[in-house]
Amino acid sequence: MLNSLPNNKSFKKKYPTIKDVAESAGVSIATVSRVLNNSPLVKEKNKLRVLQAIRKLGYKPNIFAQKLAGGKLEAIGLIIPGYEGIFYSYYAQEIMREVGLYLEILKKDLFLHIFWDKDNFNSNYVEGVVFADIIRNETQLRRVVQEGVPCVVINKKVKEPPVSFVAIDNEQGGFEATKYLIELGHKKIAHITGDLNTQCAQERLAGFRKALKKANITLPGHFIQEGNFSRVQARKAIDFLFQQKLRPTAVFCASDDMAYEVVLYFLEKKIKVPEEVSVVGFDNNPQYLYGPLTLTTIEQPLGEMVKKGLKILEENINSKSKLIITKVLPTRLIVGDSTSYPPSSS
Amino acid sequence: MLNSLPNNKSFKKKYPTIKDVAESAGVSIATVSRVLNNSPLVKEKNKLRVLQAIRKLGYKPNIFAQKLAGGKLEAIGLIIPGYEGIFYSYYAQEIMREVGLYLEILKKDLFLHIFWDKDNFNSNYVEGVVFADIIRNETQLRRVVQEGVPCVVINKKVKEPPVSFVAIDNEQGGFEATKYLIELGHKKIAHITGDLNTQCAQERLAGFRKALKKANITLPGHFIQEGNFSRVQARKAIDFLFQQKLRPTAVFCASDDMAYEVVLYFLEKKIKVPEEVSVVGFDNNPQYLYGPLTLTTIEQPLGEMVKKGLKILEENINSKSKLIITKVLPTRLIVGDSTSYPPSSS
DNA sequence: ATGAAAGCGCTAACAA
DNA sequence: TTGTTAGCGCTTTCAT
Repeated sequence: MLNSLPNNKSFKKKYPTIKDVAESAGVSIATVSRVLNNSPLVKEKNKLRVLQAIRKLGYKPNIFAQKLAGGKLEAIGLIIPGYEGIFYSYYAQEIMREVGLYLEILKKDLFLHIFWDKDNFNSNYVEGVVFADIIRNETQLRRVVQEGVPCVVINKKVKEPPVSFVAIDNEQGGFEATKYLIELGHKKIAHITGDLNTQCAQERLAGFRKALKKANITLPGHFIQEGNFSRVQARKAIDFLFQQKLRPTAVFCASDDMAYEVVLYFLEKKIKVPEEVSVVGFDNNPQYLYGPLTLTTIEQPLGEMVKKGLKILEENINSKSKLIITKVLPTRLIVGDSTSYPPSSS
Repeated sequence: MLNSLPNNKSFKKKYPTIKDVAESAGVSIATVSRVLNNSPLVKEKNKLRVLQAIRKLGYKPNIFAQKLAGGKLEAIGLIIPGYEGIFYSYYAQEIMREVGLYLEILKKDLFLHIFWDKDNFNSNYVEGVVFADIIRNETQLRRVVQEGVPCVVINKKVKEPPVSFVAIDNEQGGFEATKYLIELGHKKIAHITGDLNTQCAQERLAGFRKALKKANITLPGHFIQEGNFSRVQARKAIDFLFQQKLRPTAVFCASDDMAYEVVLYFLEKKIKVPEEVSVVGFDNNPQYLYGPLTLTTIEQPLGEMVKKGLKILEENINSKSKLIITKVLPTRLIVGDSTSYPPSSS
């Protein structure tokens, strides 16, 4: 990334332009430009003179003029929902961090658009756009796609408009988690869902149901509690659940945050985990990998998702192809201390 | 003849330009430019036609042309450390969100630069820069200041180079927290610090010491444990602390995250909070405002800090003044359920 | 190997 | 009020 000096009005001092360099070196601006762009056509002697003039004048190319004249952009846009439940989640933080990290390697700049409701993202700044999930901004996605800006969606399987995406097999994750509990012998399994506006929460719920159905287990309706990924909601849900007559012996939560809150609840109520009740989360959030009790959870490869997504975007940008690539990454069960057989009395 | 096809341009995505808008609206490009820049000189009727044409064509101004022609940018840069302990913290998340929210109001775009170690932020894209703290990137700050780009530092009192900042009186916060514990009657007070590379952690520690000194309390060295704002470290610290013979009756932690972890630790060890030991945090993190036990903590006005910082930046940009403004915001003690008198046996 | 010159899309005099 | 036009600094033909 070349650095140049700002062309602000506030900036009084006059900075040398390519013309000054040309004059000083006794060549034309075209030759200077060639030197700047590493053209092999410049005679070694002239090249040296130009380089000397550049150093002498402290010349820095004006990046805006470069871009205007056809140079490439070096920035990627990341559009992420600003809604509290999502923005503060481990998922969102990890996505931002990974994108930032990877772009650092690619030597590109990151243009972050935190999305509330207005569709005012200016795609002129960027060569390509990464959408972190699509929630209440289908219009925005459609517009960017329609503008012909290369883009890729992360964490959502999008059918319309046609667009590349990299997502995670959340249904499989939900299925595996539930299946594991069933195999341990649990028959009374509750589920605290994520925000059902999100596709991943819906899919995790679907996986939960599928596993139960396959095992021919029917559950009372209140065993499915709607959460929103947040701990507050998880606490409400688990509290309600354990005030009913019929209590589950296992709880599958759609996020580790919620699972952890549930574990805390049990700790407070002196309900033993996993002896009396098993808990499974989702995320493999590193925050819960230590301490006296590690969560049984579902690992979802967020970093890989970001890297794959950016790779697709890169190819799209470089080849100028409009090829649509979609990937669904598998999840993996991680067994921790929060699950075991159901109490024998059950 | 295929060989002579213009290479790049023919494949380049073609955006509508100001010229297309002008034609479509039946006015000159100057009039379109005036509309774009909110000039009051345009007749209402023409303004509407232009706006309509813009919408119809999906026109977005080319920022590079704008900038080259001496126009205004509508974006600011946010530079934030990518180091895990800091990036994932409530502090960093809140800063990002608040900046995003406020810029949405100002109708500006956000360039996010997640900082690891290399100094490659390109200030050309932005009108101004917000630094979220300065940790291992003094060089970067110095460069941006020297380039004459308006900037403001958040959450750190910077002496060199001369630059505007808005920070928080962390020493006062640490002092208040400790003083409160002392007033409750505690004499054996431990402190788990934040990452001592950060100024705020240093200041909170200084405040802690000051309060003790003022009350003529001397403590064993191991009562100050170095943490790094993370829960992992907090657990290690509190575990070590409570394996010693001499135990504190109160613990002041440099963040709510750490304080919460400490509370959990006590919960697990069946040590009653606040009956047997009091805990004070720092942040007033909304995550810990519910549940069976609310934390006593120090509120730091992060949102206000961001707003004030951006306001200073705005003024700097608009007035083109180089005035340096510094602000230190006060903290406030929030009393929750995690503190009370020390046990009488003490 | 080099230079002249035509844009790139926009802003802001200056004219009308 | 509006339009015309001269740059902004650079890249890239095209001619030499």
